[in-house]
Amino acid sequence: MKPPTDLTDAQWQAVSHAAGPLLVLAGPGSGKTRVITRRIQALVERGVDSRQILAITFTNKAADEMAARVDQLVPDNRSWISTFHRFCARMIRRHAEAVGLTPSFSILDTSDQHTLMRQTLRELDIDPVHFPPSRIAARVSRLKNDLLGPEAVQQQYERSVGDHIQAVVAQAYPVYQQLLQRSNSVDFDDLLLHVVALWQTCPELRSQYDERFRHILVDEYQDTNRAQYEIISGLSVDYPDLCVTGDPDQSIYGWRGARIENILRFEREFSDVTTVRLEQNFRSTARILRAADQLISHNTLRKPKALRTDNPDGQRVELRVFADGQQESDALARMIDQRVRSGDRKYSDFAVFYRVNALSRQLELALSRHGVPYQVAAGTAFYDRAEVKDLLAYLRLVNNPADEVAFLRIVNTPPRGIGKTTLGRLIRWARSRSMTLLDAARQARDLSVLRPRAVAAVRRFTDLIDELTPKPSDAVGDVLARIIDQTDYLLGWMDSSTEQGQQRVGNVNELLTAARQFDRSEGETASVEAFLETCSLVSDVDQLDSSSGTVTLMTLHAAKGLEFPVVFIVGLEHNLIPHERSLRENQLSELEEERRLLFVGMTRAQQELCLTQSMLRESRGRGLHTIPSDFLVEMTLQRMDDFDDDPVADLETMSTVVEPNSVRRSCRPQEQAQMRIVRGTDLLDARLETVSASVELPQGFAVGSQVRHPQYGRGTVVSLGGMSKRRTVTVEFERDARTETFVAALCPLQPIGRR
DNA sequence: TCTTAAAGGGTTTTT
DNA sequence: CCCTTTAAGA
Repeated sequence: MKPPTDLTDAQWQAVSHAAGPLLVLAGPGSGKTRVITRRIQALVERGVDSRQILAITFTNKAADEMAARVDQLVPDNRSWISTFHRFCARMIRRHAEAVGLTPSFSILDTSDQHTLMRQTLRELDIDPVHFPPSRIAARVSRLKNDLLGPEAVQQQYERSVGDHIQAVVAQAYPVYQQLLQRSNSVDFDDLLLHVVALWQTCPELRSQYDERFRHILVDEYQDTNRAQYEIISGLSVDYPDLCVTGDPDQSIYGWRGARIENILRFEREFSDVTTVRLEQNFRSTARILRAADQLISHNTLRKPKALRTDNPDGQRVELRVFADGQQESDALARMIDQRVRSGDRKYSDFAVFYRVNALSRQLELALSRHGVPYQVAAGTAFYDRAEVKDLLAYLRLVNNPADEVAFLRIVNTPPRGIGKTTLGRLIRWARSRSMTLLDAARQARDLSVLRPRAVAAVRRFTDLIDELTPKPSDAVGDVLARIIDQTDYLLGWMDSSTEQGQQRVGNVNELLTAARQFDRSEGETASVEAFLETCSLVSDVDQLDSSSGTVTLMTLHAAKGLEFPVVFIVGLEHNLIPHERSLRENQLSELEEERRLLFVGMTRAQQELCLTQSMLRESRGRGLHTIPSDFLVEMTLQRMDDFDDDPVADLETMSTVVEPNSVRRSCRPQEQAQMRIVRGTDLLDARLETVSASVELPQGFAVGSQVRHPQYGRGTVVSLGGMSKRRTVTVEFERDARTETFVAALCPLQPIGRR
């Protein structure tokens, strides 16, 4: 058969591949999603029952979009298109007893996890100040991603000499799991782990689903972790018609346990693998693609890959340098505003990416100032709001009476006179009889230690919960409305005219709307359980509305899989991109993940790409002089210095093309010399020097010389970089053996050991 | 027990 | 700088 005209040969090869493991190595913008959807169509046209097809994506948004496309291509489509986590949630719901849960189990989000870990530490009498629950929880999560259970961790700990944190982790992990199990709850990691366990403990179940899902397609395979690998390979033993697509150069989740090896080893793990490479890019201009390609070529731990396109050259990729973050955001907002006003672009053409969420605030302010509408894929999402969490906790508790996190959250919210003491007694009593907190509360009368007033308060609470417990036929929206009503949840805010109060009322109503909408869209299958599942598994990106007609702001991570006509990436500075944490351990792999992250961001751009750097970056209230990102000299960029409120700098501003340097990084000074051709830099240095009240600087730093820093103490200069006034010094400090890099002329380093 | 105030501490990325 | 957590007072 010949490929249809709208598919390339390579795409067609992947689409029409008959059976057996298929690896699609797809560069950015190479039509990967199209291949997956068309492959599903091709399978069905070949006579496959669509119910035998399972497609797994990374985000709900991707899943929904894919499902919509497949629905158009395949009449009466019954294929299962879902995210890993949602798929697993459904799986566990069905086989809950096999993993020690009931079907109404709760799914804890990150903050619930922290709460439960805090509870765990409390029970173990571990000081949460020295051992922050969030940090312990993160470590536990990491272990789970690597499929290490509590027993394995304890054994491992006994064998090796660990640090204090490790000791606490080893101790807390099993207890945390017990608390989860007792609460009939799972965290995000458990969703995956329980399914892995299911495959192991119930082989007949595994083979049953292996047969049921004959054809499996996995998107973004480079970001799967070990648990996800186990789940997928467990479904591909007897029927290994497994198609994975991904791009090792876009692997950006190593920090949370993703195993890039999964995709690199695919050809070895399965026999008779067909590999298809999609290397033609249909998304970006040639210049954007070339810059991205130049950048990623600097990764050493990589299979080389050709990226090509027939697209026109387009405009140069720009680097704009600003004096500070304020001017940076202001200039972006102004540029966007002007382009839209001139009819050149519409708001939704623009996206702004940043490395850390903290950078969004300033951008948001600037955009509002210029009247530019925007949406943020934000960390402080709707579902993190206190009032939303409260109400969802009520839903959770009436749905799953064992849910301790939910119980503890709302037992005294709104305040009803159940304080710390009462609660402590109640908990101890419940523990001694191994009953749920709610059951214990119901029997509070029998608690002789409780004061009569406390008994009455507890009684009021349990009566309330009993009253709120829904019948299966109840609509979710009605259940929620009843909760809001019966708890007098809005009482304190309804008439308050404070902005905060109004906002809360607004959020509550929004949640109610979401529930009613859920009832409508799900029809018969709508249940409190399903609604809660939907709520806990939404991600930040899922909430973006591509038809909103606004500028979109998000982190580089969230940008994966998306595309925009015009992309800005802000903050190309040392310690930001690459992030300081990737530089700490001096691990090449982490640095390279940062490079991939920038690569992902750049390749989202269709027509225009602009990177920005700010000479001054304020964080935690303090402004710090920045060092340009090392990545900047790895690509061809059009540099424009942009200091708009400074007439002198404006006069001097000129653009110069900065050529990348193919020479290895040992030749830093040379690279920096080329950067220096750029005009205005020295001028800027002069400016910054007057701004900063820095001391006259001893210029005699040499590798090996001893220095003192007011904050970090004594240290040794380990390397030098940069030129002239932007010379940088890297110092390894005695304390913690930490390493920091400073701009020599602007840092408070003092040489010691010489008079 | 609840409200309010102060201090301290922490910041990557997310299903 | 912002948020959370904890401490003191009503």
